[in-house]
Amino acid sequence: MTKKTKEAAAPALPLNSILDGDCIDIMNSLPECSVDLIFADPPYNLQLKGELHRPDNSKVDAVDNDWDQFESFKRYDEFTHAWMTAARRILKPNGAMWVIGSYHNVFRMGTELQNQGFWILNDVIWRKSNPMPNFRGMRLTNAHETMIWVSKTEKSKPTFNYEALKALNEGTQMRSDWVLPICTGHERLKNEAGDKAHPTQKPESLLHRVLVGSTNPGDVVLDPFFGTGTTGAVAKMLGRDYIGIEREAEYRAVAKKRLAKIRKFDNEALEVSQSKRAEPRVPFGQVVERGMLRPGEDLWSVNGRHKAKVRADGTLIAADSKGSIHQVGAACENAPSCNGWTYWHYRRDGKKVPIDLLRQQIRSEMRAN
Amino acid sequence: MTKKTKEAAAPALPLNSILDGDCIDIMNSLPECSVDLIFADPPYNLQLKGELHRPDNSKVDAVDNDWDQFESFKRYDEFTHAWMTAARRILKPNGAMWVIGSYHNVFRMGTELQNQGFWILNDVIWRKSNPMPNFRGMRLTNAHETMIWVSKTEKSKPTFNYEALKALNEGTQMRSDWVLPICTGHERLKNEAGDKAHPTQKPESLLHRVLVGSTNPGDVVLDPFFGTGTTGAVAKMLGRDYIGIEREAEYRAVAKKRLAKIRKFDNEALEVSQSKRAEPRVPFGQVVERGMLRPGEDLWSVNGRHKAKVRADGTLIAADSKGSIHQVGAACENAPSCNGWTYWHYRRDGKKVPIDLLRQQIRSEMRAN
DNA sequence: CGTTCATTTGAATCGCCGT
DNA sequence: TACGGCGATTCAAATGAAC
Repeated sequence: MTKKTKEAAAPALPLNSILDGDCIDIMNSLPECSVDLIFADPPYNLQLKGELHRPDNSKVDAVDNDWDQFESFKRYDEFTHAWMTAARRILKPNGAMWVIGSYHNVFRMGTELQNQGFWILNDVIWRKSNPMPNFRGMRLTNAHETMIWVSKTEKSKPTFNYEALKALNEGTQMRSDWVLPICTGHERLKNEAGDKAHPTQKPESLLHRVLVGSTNPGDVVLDPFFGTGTTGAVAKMLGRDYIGIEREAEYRAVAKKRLAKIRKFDNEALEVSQSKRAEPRVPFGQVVERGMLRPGEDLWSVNGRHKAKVRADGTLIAADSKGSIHQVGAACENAPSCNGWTYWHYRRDGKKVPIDLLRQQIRSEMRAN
Repeated sequence: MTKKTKEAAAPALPLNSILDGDCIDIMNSLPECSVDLIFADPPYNLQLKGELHRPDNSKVDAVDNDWDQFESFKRYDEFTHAWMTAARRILKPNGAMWVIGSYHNVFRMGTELQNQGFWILNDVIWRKSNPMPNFRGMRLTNAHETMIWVSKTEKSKPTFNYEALKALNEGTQMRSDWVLPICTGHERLKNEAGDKAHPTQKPESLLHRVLVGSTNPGDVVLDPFFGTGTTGAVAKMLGRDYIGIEREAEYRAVAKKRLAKIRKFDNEALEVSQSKRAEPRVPFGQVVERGMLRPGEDLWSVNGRHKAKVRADGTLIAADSKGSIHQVGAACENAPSCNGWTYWHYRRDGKKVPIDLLRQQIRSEMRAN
């Protein structure tokens, strides 16, 4: 199905399919450490109150319902604990998870995430541009939902496409509050009666931002509460593999039909802006070795206040310091650190040119090979 | 001090004063069911490691106070349980409480509130208009804090001044996300050395909205983590009675001095929360996220001479350049700058349409609220 | 006195790699 | 695993000096 080779002899994942059943059982049947990202939109209205029994079958005091509350929360916490435990097992060591909820359940989810050792990366507010108003005027308009983005452990190195999200935000750093419209119009799936197919269908724009920001093409994205398959739809468009789990046949049918129509964007469109951190490292010594700068040549600081001389081994010597381009730059500025590549300049034709230009030349030569 | 007659023979409350000591002990010494509103801004339990420097090498003045240090989540939960229990006892049956926090602590607070039988009315997002950025580009900008607004019980009938908040919001229903600036400038209190008197002083505009919305004149407002007394200052301006509890002598001194200067019904203070409405900036990435243009789709320049392809992160790729709609437009025209919104066009029904039309659609959706 | 520009600052879980 | 070197990384708002 995919051309990717799986590590070791792990059982093959059921990629790009919708699995029928309880998500806890299904996740427990999948190989551990095999999934890159989980997006989870669990139910919060479990309607557990009808099933409640006190151990001694005594009647619940109608005046003080605290006990009732507690029992209901306890059931919900058990459910949350169970599915998060199953989810955590199948996540790769550097895997990450997003959960979404409202004030009814999100605090309990956040607490359980922390208790299990997930590491919170950000909480993100989906600020709805067109929320349902509060008709009775009894409360504030509930105009947002909360997402919690976690990595499997504190030590994990989850995918974060910083530059791509920055580009999505027209050049400024993406914030933790996202203004996006709710799912309406053509995007909102209808059943045969013409009613909405699912009560809480999420907009594709929300998943687009999540997946562009925290996955790469070819990653495996699992959604344990698949519903009508928004996660799968956006994953497919973006060239990620998806696994959906959904126990309601009606939702599975809608999702299957939806996904069959989705086409992947072409590869060029899927490339996103890369961080400089992904570029190969170039030692400054190479600049000297290649004769782009000559030993003995002077470099000037970006502000023009400091001067240093290039030595044959690729180190610099200034009035009060010697060492790497970074060390001497930091010493000149009396700063804790310094990027020597952008700090130091050389002169050509009377102009000051950053030495970073030379590094870019070397890198483009490296790419040509 | 006040003309209100207290019910029954309850001991008099220490109104409009700052109490010295641990808030749990002090609250336990106050009469039960005597306070209308509690605003609580407890330590967030930030878990900061080393120092952090900005790209310009200046050092970030972080919250490193002893009062924010906890050994473990367990210890923090014990602390939270204790102060919330004490707070609940002194609340009137129809009383309410606001707590504020970040992702470090807010989930644990929300869980404890629910466990104790508090009833969540709304969670409210304070969207900071000028947050501190993420300097290392490792995460999303942490641009918000979360407040949880609860009543003492599910049966409580807490004060909610719907019309007043609607008026504050230019005539439309107040939403659960509040855009307000952080506390800076003259409002930010300084100590004698000229440094900030408290690391986490809240803006008066935030408390103004809280107190206008959920208290009436003459109500008793208690703040167990008083700090430099923003809650007391706004309560006094608005004609509410305050009780502050603060165990740090330095903060008490600053608050006392501050409160002495406050006058009730200061019109200038009432204007604080009025926000000016500017044309919102719309990143081109939102057009892509919302599916108004699809990754891979072609755009044409206004003169028809250049073509570019849309990528998933909202950047364009043309024959010789890639980047934002503005950058690629400028490159195509070999111009220093270019307004991509009017330069680039897409095709619909054989006609060329400027992408600015899509931006106008998004803006009109945003205005609709 | 108004405009412009440089400087400062804010609740922050803020790196990766090789030795 | 602790340490040190490389080298990547910031936005909005307010202040205050300069013009």
